[in-house]
Amino acid sequence: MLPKVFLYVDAIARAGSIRKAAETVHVAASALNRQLRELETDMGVELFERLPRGMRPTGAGEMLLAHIRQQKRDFEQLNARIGELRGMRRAQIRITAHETGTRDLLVLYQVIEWAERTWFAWSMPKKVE
Amino acid sequence: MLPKVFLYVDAIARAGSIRKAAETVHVAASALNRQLRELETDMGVELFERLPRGMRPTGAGEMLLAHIRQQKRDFEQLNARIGELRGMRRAQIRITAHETGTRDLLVLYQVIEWAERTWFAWSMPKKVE
DNA sequence: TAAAAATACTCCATAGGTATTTTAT
DNA sequence: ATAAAATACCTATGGAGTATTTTTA
Repeated sequence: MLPKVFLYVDAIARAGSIRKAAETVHVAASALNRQLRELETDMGVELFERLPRGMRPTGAGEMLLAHIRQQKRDFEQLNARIGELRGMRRAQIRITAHETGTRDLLVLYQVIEWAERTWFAWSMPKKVE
Repeated sequence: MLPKVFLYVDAIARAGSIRKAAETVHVAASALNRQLRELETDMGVELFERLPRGMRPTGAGEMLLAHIRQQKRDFEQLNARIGELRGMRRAQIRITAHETGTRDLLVLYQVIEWAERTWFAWSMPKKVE
């Protein structure tokens, strides 16, 4: 989930040129070039030196690259953590009663009994709102 | 430089509903809704609970929000650092000579003299490559 | 001078807008 | 019953492709 221009910047740095990076990301070199130039304009700084055989990151470029790679790692880690959380997701049921008479309690106990049979775990309901 | 869907997620969490968030980001509510649903599909997890009066982040949603806000701070910091770097940027000139005869040295000295008059600072040239 | 970058122009995909239906308490 | 989310359908903007020119050591 990085902005695509960040993926392009990373690819350009790795490949050493826009043309080679274009092959690795399967996007036309002119598109990579345009995206990069727009980013440089937005940030107000040159991110790569233009050499006759390719591109080399400037100081600012190196900083941005470090940022991009860190972000990528962070997002992967986030997804991993969310994956774990998904495993231990639990069902939630809600029982409301306008008057808490005996009949309501009876229904509640039946529901709990059923829930215990149906699922492995049962935890105390949390009042929502 | 966050993906726009991240801006939307943040806005929805802050506003408490898609409709209100739509006003703050000046984009139609249907667009925010679509972007969010696509993100949820991609990540394979619900990011918000749908309540009759709005949206409340789920556990995964909270995690993502923390990530988004951290990213935003990181990028701002990066820009600040690049801003500093821009202040102390210095010009680079390159002088090449095929034969280092007296004449070449003379030209070199003249260039240095001019450079010292023209700029505030002068530092020893660094051989590039 | 040779390679790669940059540009001009065109086309298409994806983001956004409007109107309507569905959902949830 | 009501407010908000979700969807269907249409429009527009921004990203991508091809061909060509410009740049740089």
